[in-house]
Order: sequence, then structure tokens, then C-alpha cells
Amino acid sequence: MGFEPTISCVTGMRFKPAKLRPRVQIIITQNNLVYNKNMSLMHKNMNNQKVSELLRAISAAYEIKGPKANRFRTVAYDNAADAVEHLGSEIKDIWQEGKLEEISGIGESIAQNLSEVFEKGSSKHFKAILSDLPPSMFELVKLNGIGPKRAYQLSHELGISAKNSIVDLEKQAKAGKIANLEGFGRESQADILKAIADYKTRQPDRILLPQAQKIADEILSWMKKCKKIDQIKPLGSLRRKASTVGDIDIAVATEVPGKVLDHFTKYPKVIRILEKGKHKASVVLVNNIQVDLIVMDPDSFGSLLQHFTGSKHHNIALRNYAKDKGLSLSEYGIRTKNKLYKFKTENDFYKFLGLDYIPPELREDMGEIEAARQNKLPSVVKPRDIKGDLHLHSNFDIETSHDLGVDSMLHMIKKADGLGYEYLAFTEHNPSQSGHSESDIVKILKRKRDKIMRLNENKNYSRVKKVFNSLEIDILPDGSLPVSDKGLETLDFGLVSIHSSFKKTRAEMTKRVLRGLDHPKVKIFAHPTARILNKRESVELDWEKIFQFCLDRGKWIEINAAPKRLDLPDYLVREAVKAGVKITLGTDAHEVSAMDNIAYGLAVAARGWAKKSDIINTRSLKDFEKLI
DNA sequence: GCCGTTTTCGGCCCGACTGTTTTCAGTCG
Repeated sequence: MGFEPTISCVTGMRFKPAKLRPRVQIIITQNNLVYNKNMSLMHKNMNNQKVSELLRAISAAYEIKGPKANRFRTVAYDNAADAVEHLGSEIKDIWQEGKLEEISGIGESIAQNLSEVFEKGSSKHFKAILSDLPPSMFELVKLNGIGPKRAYQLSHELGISAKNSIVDLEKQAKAGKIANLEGFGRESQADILKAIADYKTRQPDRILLPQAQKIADEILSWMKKCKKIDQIKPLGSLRRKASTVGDIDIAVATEVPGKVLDHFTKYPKVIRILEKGKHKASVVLVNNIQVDLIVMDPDSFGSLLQHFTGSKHHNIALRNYAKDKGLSLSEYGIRTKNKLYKFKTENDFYKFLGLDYIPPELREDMGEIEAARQNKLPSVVKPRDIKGDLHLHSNFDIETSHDLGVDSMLHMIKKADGLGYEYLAFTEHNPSQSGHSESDIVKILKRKRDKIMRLNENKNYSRVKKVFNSLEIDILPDGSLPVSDKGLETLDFGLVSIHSSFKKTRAEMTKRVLRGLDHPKVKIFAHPTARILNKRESVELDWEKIFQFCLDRGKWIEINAAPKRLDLPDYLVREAVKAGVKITLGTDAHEVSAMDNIAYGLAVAARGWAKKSDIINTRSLKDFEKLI
């Protein structure tokens, strides 16, 4: 994919001119079955996941129809599906803005057809491609080990029904019907039954980083019992510190791969071995998490780290880049015409290609290869660069309707001291409006201010020099704040955030947030998308407007480091930083131990290409005080 | 079907594992 991507706001996509043209509506019929609205691959109200599924279906259709002629078309549709899956905003919104073709991987043809789907509920061209394929096959490809061709063959030859396709397939397998099909056998039939069992118990969500880390740590301590291991390292999206992780990837350097793989598949939490060869094995654990392990000769461990860390798109881009130089990359090393160069470290691998070392967090094919070539990669911000935590909840009873923290201010200050911070800010939720008059609220806030003043007077910590009196203030549905000017006057500065009415339109939500940010005491927009990973979608906002407002008015945007939030998300951090908007890091800790989560916030900052200078709380106390 | 500071035409990453095969196709990451 590309160099020098010009990423436009909101979506993380390259800029290309857009031309769109809608057409007509079609209803799909197949095997005497009419797709109803829920089952259809196409209807007017498609979300990103549905569009992605549709594009994969078209890809599969091309693969079946003419593998040779359509091989690259298949890849193109797959790439488009990937692109849609990883979009930061709803594709329907992008369509409404006429910007479909700005998405890298979506060109004139796909954009035109998607427009037709959004407008009419179907596309003539897509419909034609899908028309002679059994609908059930698009369900069957969701099974592990079943791709387009087998799915087609199964659906076609067994007459799998469009409704309950997988249940139907299971019946046929149990009846022994699959073993008789050409190209299948008893083993395949048994594998399909296992794949169906896996499918039924499959964890629907990707897991959060700390959970993935814990699972990986447990496997690592099991693997370390095997004495034949030189080095072992978790890779994949866990190493890239993506906000969620699908499966766990582990690399091992060893001289005796067989012994290591045997030990791995004997891990007590393994419930099923998906595959096991000479170089790698895949297993499913009791919690239905898949773990892939690859072994490699220690001399080539560097190239394995590179290969298995990914991302897929980074590797493809890197291999294309190398290909132009007459080189071929793989997990074994770098091949020229007549020689294989091996690498013990990733650093040497990238160096051989004429590139700076690319930190794992940046390996997403977002321009990092070209930046590495020009020595223009941002350097990753380290924990020791952070001088204070700007989002903390103590147990000081502020009579809020939201949750209080569980630990005392003093306890949290001591923790901050241990982390080497110079300052911190207590940002309990605002006192509730119900049951409190305006003057009650001011009284409570003064009580808190006095408490913090006393803490600042009686300092007996070695590093922390100042405690700031702040507050996390709800942005009410109309954009007003539940604290009066008099109340806000007690603060050093305020955070604002959304905790209700998440479903407003983009325009309404943007207006609401801008109003909430308007007050001069308000400095930070906290957990700005309000998403909770796996639980709640992001709110819709016009980020260009938000960023511009922040720039004009000297407001900052938070990266909330709580693992369930990681909000602002990485792709929006990238946009914010490009726009020149300053970022703050806060853990939103409600207990002392959660203050360590700052590391997750730093990962988001790195993935968003934020430099030290982009992050407000890398400033010394003196500089920070000037800013507020 | 998509894409481009070597290209608007001519390319499109690379390899492991499995089952059903007698040398490979399909699937996956």
C-alpha cells in the first residue's frame, strides 16, 4: 500500500478525488428463497461490518467463478473489505459526504456499487455476481478451514439451506454425507464438525490488552519450563499494542523445534490442537482464545520477529518495497537472487533494507516505511517522559452520582511519587445536581479545594511538587455544564466529558461538545469518543470542527489510558497531532493500581504518531503551570 | 479491481499446514 498517505480527518484514509453515481434496486432470489431484510447481504442500512461481509462475499464469488482471471480482483475486494473493517467512522457517513473513493482500497467501481447499495438497497453488478451462488455458502465460510471453494461445494452439492446453514451442515456431517464428496474424506468431515463446535463457542469479541497480556504471560511461564528455548516473545497485535487483540502469537528461537512444539501443545489449558507442523502450531485454549506459536533457528530470529509482529498490511507494504530493490522478504530472512541473508535482530533486518527501526506500534502501513527511509519516524514517548497524571479519582466524597475512587488522595499522591511524577490532578466527577442546590455544589467544591490546599502545604513526598484541583464535568445533553461559574472558579482547570445521551446526530453532538468545551476554565476534553471497547460504540463527532476549536481556543484532548477506553483512539490521535492539537494523558484511575495503566495510554500515543512535544503532561511543572 | 516521486499500464507478499492427492489445491496468517 502507499507511501506519503495524506490522511483526511475521521477515517484514516488517503485523499483521492471522488465521483459517485447511484443506480437501481434489485431483490436477490436464489434457490426459490428470497432474502429477507435480515438475511440479505445487501440492504440500505449497512454498517461497516455488513459492508465488509458483502465485499468478502463478492471476493469469494470471483474466486469461485474464475480463479485465474479474477485472482487479483479477489484480492482487491478483500483489501476493500479490510479497509472498511478498519475504518474509524461509519462508511455510510463517508458515503454521505461523497468521500468513498478517498478510502485506500476502494476505487471507482466499488464506490459506485456501494453507493447503489446505500441508495437503493442493492447493486445490480453485485447482485449479478452473487446470483448463481447458494446463499448458504456465505455462512459456511465463517467456519475455520472453510474457504470460498469448499463452502460453495458443500452448499451446492449438499443443498444446504440458506436459513440455519451451519446447523444444516452439522446434520449432514453427522449423517456422514460429507466424507463422500469429491475432495473431502472422513478427516475433513471430522474437522468440519470440530470447526462447527469452535464456531458455536467462539468468543465474539476481541480481548482487551491486559487480558491478552495475562494469557501470554501464563503461556510464557509454561514454555519456560522447556529448557530448549533460546528466546521467546509474544508478537502480533499484542506486541503492536493494538487496543484489542484477536489471538495470541508467540515466537520461539530454538535449535530443537520439535521438542518446543510438543511442549507447547501439552500446555494444560489447550483444549484443541488446530494444527501442528515442523515450524508452527495453533491451539485453542479453555477460554476459546487461539494461540499460534512459530519456532525458528536463532540465527533467523530477527526476521521471524519482523514477520510475525505484522501487521499483515505492513508486511505486504514492506515486501513490495523490498521487491522494488530486487529483494524477497520472509520469516527466514532476506533473499537476493542467489543468497539468503539471516538476521538475529529486527534492527539489522530493517537496516539491511535501508530503513530506520520501525517500532511495532507504528507497523500498520500508514506511511511508516517511507518515514523510516527518510529518518522521519516519530520517537516513541517513554514512561519517564510523563511528568504527571491528569485524570484521577480519589475517594474524597464529592457527592457525585457517578462512581468515586476507592483510594485516598494521599495514597494516590504517594503512588504518583513512586512513578516519578512532578504533579497530578484530582478529577472527581462533579457533584450531582439532584439533591444539591447551586450553592451546595459550590460549598462541596470549596471543601475539596481546601483539602487540596492543605495537601500542597504539607508536602512530604520526594518528587511530587504540586497537586492540582480539577474536576471531571459532565457535558449535559444540551452542552451546558452542571457546575456554575462560581463553582468552576474554585478549580485550577476542568475536564469535560460525555456520560449520557450517546446517540445524538453528528451535528448535534458536535454542537454539544463545543458548547461544553467553551468555558475558559475547561482545558481538557476527556475520553472524547466515549466508547467502551466491546460494549459501547463511539459517539459521532465532526472531528475537523472539534480539532479546529481546540486549536483556536487552546483546549487539549485526552488519551484516556483505561484499557477499556483507550480514547482518543489511535487513528484520531494521528489526525489530532497532524492538526497541531495538543494531547493529554490520563489514567482515569479509580484506584492506586490503575495508575500504572499510563503505559496503555503511551501505546495509543505511539500508534497515533504523537511525539513528546505533542503531549502536554511531558512538560515540567513550571511549563505546565504556565499553560493553565 | 486498485494503484502510482521509477508506472494511467502492468503489476499485485510469502510461506506453512492439511487432506486427499499421486504432485497439489485450499486455507490461513
